[in-house]
Amino acid sequence: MFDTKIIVEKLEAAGVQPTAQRIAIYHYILSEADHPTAEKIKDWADQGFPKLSLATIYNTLNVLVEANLIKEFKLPHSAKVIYDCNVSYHHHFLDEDTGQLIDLAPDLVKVNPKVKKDFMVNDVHVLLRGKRRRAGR
Amino acid sequence: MFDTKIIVEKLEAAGVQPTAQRIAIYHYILSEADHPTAEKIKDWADQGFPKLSLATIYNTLNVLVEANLIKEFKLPHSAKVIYDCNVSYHHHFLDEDTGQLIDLAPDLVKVNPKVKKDFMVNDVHVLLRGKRRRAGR
DNA sequence: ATATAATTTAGAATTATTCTATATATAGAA
DNA sequence: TTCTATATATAGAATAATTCTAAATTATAT
Repeated sequence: MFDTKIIVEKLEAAGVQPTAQRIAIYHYILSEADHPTAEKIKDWADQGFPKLSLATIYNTLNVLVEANLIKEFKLPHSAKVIYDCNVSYHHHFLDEDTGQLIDLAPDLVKVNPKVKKDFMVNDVHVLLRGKRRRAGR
Repeated sequence: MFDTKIIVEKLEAAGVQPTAQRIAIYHYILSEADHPTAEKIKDWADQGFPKLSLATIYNTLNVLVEANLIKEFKLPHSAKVIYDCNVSYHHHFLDEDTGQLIDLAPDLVKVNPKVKKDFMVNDVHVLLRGKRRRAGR
């Protein structure tokens, strides 16, 4: 889906030196991974990208966050930081059956304008939890 | 505001044995503390309730959460768990200037019913971040 | 009173992440 | 190129928040 050239361009456009490790990690986050943790990235690296150290994974994730190429956040159910390649404004649904995190469009949630009189709101994040409706349930 | 008798009744009604440590901690959370962390409770204990161990603080907090007397959650900006004596459904505003967390009434946020067709939503939590409007700013 | 169960405690263990110091790779100048 | 400066990668130590363990204390029910 993304070839290396595109990844390199995105990194460079964001002012990040495109090293082999960064290209591999960012490519993984953009194409394969779904809201990964550092641990999940380490597991993947241990398969296809040997000798990529855990320290480098953390360094790279922090570099990508600084460069606004990914976002990081924590959820109430876990101690781990979660990374998201979707850097635009959106919300999340946590599937309690699978632990999967699903992006929700920003307009699915409305913040009452009353709040805005008392507070200058810079960011809104909504976390829904529940179960997914599926056929045959 | 809350005398010991009330605290004991609340603990017992929730099926929690009202030990001296639990009474002290729950009383602190209900009356003085504002969205405290375990660390903040430890600091308070070191003043007025000596020889209350950190392990007991964590044990007690977990017992109170299990008993639905308090709620716990994590926020994106900190690794620490935050405890809330307000167990009814509500949202939060994080004051980026002071780090203070302010409760928001549940009706300040509306979840679009479209979401509910695809998902069975059990819980909604909204975190706003920003600055408080104040006179003279 | 005594036995049983629950709670408290200090300190060790755990988990996720960051830090430190060294090694390696890269970029730009000569 | 080759040299030099700077950036990046790495292993392992350090840190921070929390949980676990095993022993000591306290409470409850016989």
